[in-house]
Amino acid sequence: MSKELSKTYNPEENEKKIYRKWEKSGFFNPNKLKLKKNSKPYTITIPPPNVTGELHMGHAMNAFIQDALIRWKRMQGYKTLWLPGTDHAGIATQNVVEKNLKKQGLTRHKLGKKKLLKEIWVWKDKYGNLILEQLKRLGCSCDWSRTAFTMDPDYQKAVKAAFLHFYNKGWIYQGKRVVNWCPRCQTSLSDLELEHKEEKSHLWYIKYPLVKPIGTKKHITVATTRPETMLGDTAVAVHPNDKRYKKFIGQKVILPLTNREIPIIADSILDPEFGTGALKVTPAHSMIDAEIAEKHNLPAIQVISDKGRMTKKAGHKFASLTVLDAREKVIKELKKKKLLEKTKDYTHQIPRCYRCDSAIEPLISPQWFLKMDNLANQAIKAVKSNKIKFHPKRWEKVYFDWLKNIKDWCISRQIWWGHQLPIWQCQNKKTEYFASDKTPKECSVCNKCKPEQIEDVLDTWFSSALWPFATLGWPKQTKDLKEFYPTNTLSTARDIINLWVARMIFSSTELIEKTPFQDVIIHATIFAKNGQKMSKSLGTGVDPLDLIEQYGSDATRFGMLYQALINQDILFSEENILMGKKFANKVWNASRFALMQINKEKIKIPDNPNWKKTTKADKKILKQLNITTKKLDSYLETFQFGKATHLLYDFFWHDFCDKYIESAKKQDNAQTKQILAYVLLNSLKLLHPFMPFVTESIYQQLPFKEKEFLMIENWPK
RNA sequence: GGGCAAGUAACUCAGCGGCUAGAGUACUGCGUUUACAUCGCAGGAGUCACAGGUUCGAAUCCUGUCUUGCCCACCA
Repeated sequence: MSKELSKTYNPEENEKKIYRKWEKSGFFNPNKLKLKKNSKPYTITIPPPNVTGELHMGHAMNAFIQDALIRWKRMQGYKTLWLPGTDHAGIATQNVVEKNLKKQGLTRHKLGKKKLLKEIWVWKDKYGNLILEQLKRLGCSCDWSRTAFTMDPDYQKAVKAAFLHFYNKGWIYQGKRVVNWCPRCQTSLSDLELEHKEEKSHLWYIKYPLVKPIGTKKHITVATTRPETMLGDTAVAVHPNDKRYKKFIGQKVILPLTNREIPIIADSILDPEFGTGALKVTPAHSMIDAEIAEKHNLPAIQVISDKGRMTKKAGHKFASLTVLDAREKVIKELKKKKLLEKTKDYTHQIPRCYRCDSAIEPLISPQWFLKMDNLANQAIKAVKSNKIKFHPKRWEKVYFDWLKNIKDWCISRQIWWGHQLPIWQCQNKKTEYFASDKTPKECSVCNKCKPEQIEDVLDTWFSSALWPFATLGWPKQTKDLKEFYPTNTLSTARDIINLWVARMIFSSTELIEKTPFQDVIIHATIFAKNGQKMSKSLGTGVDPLDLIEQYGSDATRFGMLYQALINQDILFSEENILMGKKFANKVWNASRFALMQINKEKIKIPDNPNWKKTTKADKKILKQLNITTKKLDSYLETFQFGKATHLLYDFFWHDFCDKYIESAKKQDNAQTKQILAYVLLNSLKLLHPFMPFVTESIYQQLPFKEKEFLMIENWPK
C-alpha cells in the first residue's frame, strides 16, 4: 500500500524481489506470453560472453541496450525471445585455467590432455555462468530456459555439420604456410587475434659478401630488424627497377655465419626506399618472404622452433638458444667479422598474442584453412544489398575493408580446449586425410588402417560464427529455428565486427541461405575519464556491479543509456549514474504523490480515455504525452537510446512533475486525478525499458485495473 | 602508411545554417508551500581548438592546420 512507500527509493530492496517475480512469472520465455494470434516473433541472441569472463562496462552497456529493446518489443506484443549463453572461448579459457594450475606448480604437459580438459570443465561449471548471474542483476529479461553454450552436445553437432559442409564444398584444405605462432600458447593464431604494439628496436645493416665482386663492390648490404633469422635466409631480393642493384640480379652472395651460397633475385613487391633496398629472404619466418619464395621457388629453412628457440638447422653455435640470445650472438659474430655496417634506432609495431601478450613468431607450419573468396563475397553482398544494416552506418566501412582484402582463414589451433577438427588421418599414408562427423569404422583412404582423428581444434570463432542458428537447434529443423530465425537485431562492440559479425553473416548465408539478422548495432566503447582504455591494473576500471550496488540497477542503466548517443567512444562519468539515481527517485516520488491522490478516491483509468472539460494544463500534458510516445518510438526504431532517455527525462521531470503535478495540486477535481493517474501509468510504461525495476515496483502498487506485470502491459500508442 | 572519430562552461556531454549557445555534475545565494533536500527557485561560469572561405547570417557548411583517442596494414 502506498502508505508503506518509503520517502526515498530504495533500489537494493526492490530489485532482487522484482527480478524473482519476473522469473517466476515465466514471461521471459516467449512460449509463455499471452499473445494475440498473429503476433510476430522478435529475436535477439546475446553475444555470448566468454566463460572466463566477468562483467565489464561494455557487457553492461550492451546488455542494457538489448534488454531495453526486448522489453519495448515485448510490450508492443511481439513474441520476444532473448536467448542467453556463453562461449567456450578456446585459447582464452585454456590460458586462464593453465595460469591457475601454474600456481599449483602444474603445467598442461605434466597434466596431460585428458586431465587438463577435465580441469577446464570443472572451471567452466564453477565460473562459467557467473556472468549470466550478473546479467540478472542488470535486469536482463533473457529466456534462461534456452541458455546455450558453444560446446553443448547439440552445438557440437552444429559445428561438425558446418565443417563438413565447407569440407565437401572443397573449401577446407591443409597448407604449409607461415602462420602467426604464439610460442607460449603453442598454437597458430589468425591475423585478427594479434595485437600490434609499438616497440623500440634497431635496424641492423648487414653486409653479405658477393661470390664474385662486381667492380669495387664486394658485398650487398641488407637491413633487418631480425638478424637472427638470417641463418635461415635463402635469397636476397631487390626491386627489379632499382638502378643501384640491377647488375647484382642473378649473382650470388655468401651468407655470413653459415657460408651457404644464396642467389640475389628481383621482386617488385619490395620497397626500394626502405633500408638499403635489399631484403634478406627468410621464407620460413616471414609472411612476405614466404610469398617471394613461392614465386621464385626458394627453399625454406626453419631456424626457429615452435618453442621460440633456434633449431639445429641454425647451426650448432646457435641451436637451442632463445631468439633474443641468438640475436645478440649473431650480432656479436658479425661484428667480429666486420660484416655489421651500422645500427640504427628503429621503432616498429610488433605483433603479440591477444591472449597472453607473447611476441608472435611467424613460423612455417601445416595448418587447416577455410577458403574465403566465395564466403567473403556473400558477406559483402548481404550488407551491400541492405539485407543487413549497421547502426551507425559508418561501421560498414570497417566491415567492407576487411572483407575486400581477406586472406584464407586459418581455422586450426594447436590447443586442447575446443572443437576437435572432424578430420581423420590415414595411418598408412600419413599425408592423406578425410573428414567424418562420426568415428569412422574404416579408413576411407586405404580401407585397412584404423584412422586417427587429428589433434587440432577449431578457432573458437568458427563455432561462435554459428551462434544465432546453432543455439536454435540447427542443423535440425527445430520449431525454434523455424519460428525465431532469422533473428532481428544484433548488438555488439566494434572490436568484433570482423572477428565475429562478418563470420556469422557468411556462415548463415552459406549454411542456411538466410542472413542471420537485419540490424547490427555497434554500441560505443566505454573508456575511462582520461580517455584511456579502462584497465584493472591502472585502477581506471569500473565494475558495473559496484555501480549497481551504489546507485541501483535502474540508475546505472538509465545513466549509461543516457550517454549512448551516436558517438563511437564514451568517456565514462559517474555523474550520469548519479543523475540516473536522482531520476529514479523522482519517478518514485512523483508516483508516491499520484498514489496518494488516487487511493483517496478509488480512481479508475480508462484505456481509451475520452476526457470532458479539460483545462489548459490537462490538454498540455496529454498532448506532450502523445508527442513523447511518438518520438520515443521513432528513436527506438533507429536505436537512439541516448535520445530516448533524454526525451523521457525532460518529459517526466519538467513537463509532468514541475508543471503538471504542480497545477494538479491546484485543480483538485476527480478528472484531474484520473488524468494524473493516466499520465503516470503511461509514463511508467514508456520508462519501463529504461528503468525496469522501479517502474515495475510502482506498477505493483497501483490500485486500479486487473494487472499482472508492467513488463507485459500494452505499449502506449 | 591508410582509415574512423572527437576537440563547446571546472568535469561528462547535447546542439550540427537563424531564438540572449543548453543539460547533468560541481559552485554561489535564497527557500520546512499537502511527492521528492536524491527537492524547488534564482545565479555565476563559454574568443563553441586554430586560421581562412561560402552566406544577409556559421558552434553548425567548405578548405587547411594543430591536438587527442581508436582501428587497419607483410615496410623487412
